[in-house]
Amino acid sequence: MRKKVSTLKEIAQKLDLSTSTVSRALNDHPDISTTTKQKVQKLANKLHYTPNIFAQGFRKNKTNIIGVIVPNVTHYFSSTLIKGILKEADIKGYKVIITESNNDIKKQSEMLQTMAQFGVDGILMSVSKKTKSFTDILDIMNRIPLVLFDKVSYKIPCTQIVVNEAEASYKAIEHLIQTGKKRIAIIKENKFSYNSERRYEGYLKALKQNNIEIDNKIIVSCEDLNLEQGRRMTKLLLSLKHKPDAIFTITDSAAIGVIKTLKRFKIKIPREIAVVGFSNSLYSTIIEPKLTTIDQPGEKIGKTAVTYLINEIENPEERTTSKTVEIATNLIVRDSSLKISY
Amino acid sequence: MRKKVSTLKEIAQKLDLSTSTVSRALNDHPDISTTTKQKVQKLANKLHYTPNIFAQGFRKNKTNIIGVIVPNVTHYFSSTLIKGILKEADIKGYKVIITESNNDIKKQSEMLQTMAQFGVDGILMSVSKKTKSFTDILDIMNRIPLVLFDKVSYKIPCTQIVVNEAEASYKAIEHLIQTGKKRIAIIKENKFSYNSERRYEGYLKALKQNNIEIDNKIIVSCEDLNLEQGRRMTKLLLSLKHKPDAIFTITDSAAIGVIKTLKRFKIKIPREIAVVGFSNSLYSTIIEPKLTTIDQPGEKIGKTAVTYLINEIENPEERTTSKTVEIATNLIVRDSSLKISY
DNA sequence: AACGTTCCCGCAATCGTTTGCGGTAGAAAA
DNA sequence: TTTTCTACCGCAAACGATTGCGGGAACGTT
Repeated sequence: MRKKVSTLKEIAQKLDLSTSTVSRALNDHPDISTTTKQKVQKLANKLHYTPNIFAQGFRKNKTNIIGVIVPNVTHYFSSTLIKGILKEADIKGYKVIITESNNDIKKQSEMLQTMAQFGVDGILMSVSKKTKSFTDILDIMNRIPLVLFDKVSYKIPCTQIVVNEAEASYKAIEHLIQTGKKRIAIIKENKFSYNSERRYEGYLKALKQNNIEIDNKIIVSCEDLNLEQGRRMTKLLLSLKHKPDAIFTITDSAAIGVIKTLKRFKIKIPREIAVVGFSNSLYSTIIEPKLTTIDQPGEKIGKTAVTYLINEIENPEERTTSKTVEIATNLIVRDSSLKISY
Repeated sequence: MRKKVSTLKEIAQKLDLSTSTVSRALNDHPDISTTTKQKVQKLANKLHYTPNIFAQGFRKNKTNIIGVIVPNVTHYFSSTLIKGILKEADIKGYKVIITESNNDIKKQSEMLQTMAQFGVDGILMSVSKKTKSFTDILDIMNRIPLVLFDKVSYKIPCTQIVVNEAEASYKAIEHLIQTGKKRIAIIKENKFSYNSERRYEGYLKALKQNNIEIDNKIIVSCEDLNLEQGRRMTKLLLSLKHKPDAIFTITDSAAIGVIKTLKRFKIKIPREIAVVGFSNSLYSTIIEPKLTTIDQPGEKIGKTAVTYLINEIENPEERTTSKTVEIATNLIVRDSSLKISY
């Protein structure tokens, strides 16, 4: 069994001190003399003493656990976020409990509940894009520090860590325009997806600033974009009389579908139609031609989110001011779009 | 703050009962009358009572947390394992704490320590292939139930959940032979990698059973196989006078490197050289030609591991018998290998 | 010598829950 | 009526660490 661990009492007895003294000695309390501290430290090391985390948490009402809720751990981007979270949390001495919401709002609010009930010190969440009611989230927020990342919502007044989506897609479209493309299609999700909408914003802005007409025929949307949907949307775009000369998808996996379909129809990439994705996923260098896409620094986002969350946990006065932190992205030009020629 | 939660004492006071009675009522203890139980239940629901997990854990020395240690969460296969773990743990009422070892044995043993000190009820681990000393693992094992999965070691006497690696690669090689290939190369890792060795076993067995000569020139190894190494190894194999007509890699990502290199050298896949990978990673359908590979059901492995672990946690007598559970794999034939012609 | 300080340290309560043991009321048996 | 037996329930200790408070010893100050 687990009863091999030593307790404060044991140390106290062996040293003929009280448990309080031992506790204070270990916590470097000023009331304790240096000699006593040293003696206690020494014996504690020898006995491999480690404080019982439950007694501690129980007493201090602190668990040093942060809860993380993501839609799906198998998405590459999610996993890079998690990597960053784990790394930073480890450094700061926190443990991480991870759960999946699977984009199911019922599950999501359930997870929120159990996390709270479990007593995590703070919650890091990527909100499901289907979330329509925020009451439960707001409720939790009153009790536990919450930081949103990646998929956020302006309806929740807490600190949010995001990439500058609009700017990122603005850069992507700018790039396409600079390479001479004039009829740029976008494949996006419907308006309930926060990220999709912001990326769409950037698209619109870039076109407007370059005096390019916005044509709704080459703006296609669907729910839950994926490779298959990418394929379908591409066929739709190819059936147009006036075809696009570039396709921007708000997702890498959709972009893969686009490329595969274009290749099947023997359309030259990027000369006839250029393709740009979003995410810099693992696929992007596997597919041929290699995909031009936007790199979202997942690890950095995760790390930043943890930093802000722990800050709010440890400094409750910080909790009132909710900020939005934007992480910069990079456009990575590969073979699916033209190079700029001077 | 968090002080909104109600306690046993509160309920007891409002109902003019003792906390013990309330506790027993909530735990469905036979000593308590049905009417009392109902009253308690009702009020508990009304007050949104949830037991303080720390007081509980403190008292019962049980946390309902299982610790998971994997080398790298961003590997697709790892993330599917995690998905399975999360799902099953959630069903069984356990929380999951995840950490990465990054294939660093120091980190790994550190993680093991903090998990133990943290008081997890059990540990699920995929051991780093560099692990040479097992003393710390064995030490932990005496205190906490441990189940190994994916990357295991026969030097640790605990239950292990693996795919039948040897059989899987045997199937792969058999398939290649049946499609007429006679000179089959293998790209593997060095002998410190448990998985690699077992896959190599299957390779050897298949060749022997089909009376095919084993040629060490087309058996190439390296440490930490990846896409780049796949490329390098392929060039090495192509430089041979007597080239292989099929390449089996023990990793999908290496297989991608192989395919990319073969394409660069204008070698027809699968006619001149067929390629088979291992893992059924996400890449396998992105690359062209699509990769023939072995599907490892990650979610199922994760789920199974959790099941066995919780069984050992809740039934200490089970802990003595250590079993090896093998999960079946499937060969998925795609375009990088020939179809069998009858 | 009497008093005030400072430095260390111990006592005991506390956190919320569980559980062994003992106790009481009421019913049933004598 | 007395005794025995259930069926229910409460008392209090326990888990391990933390902390307010109080106190003794040693020293310095008048």
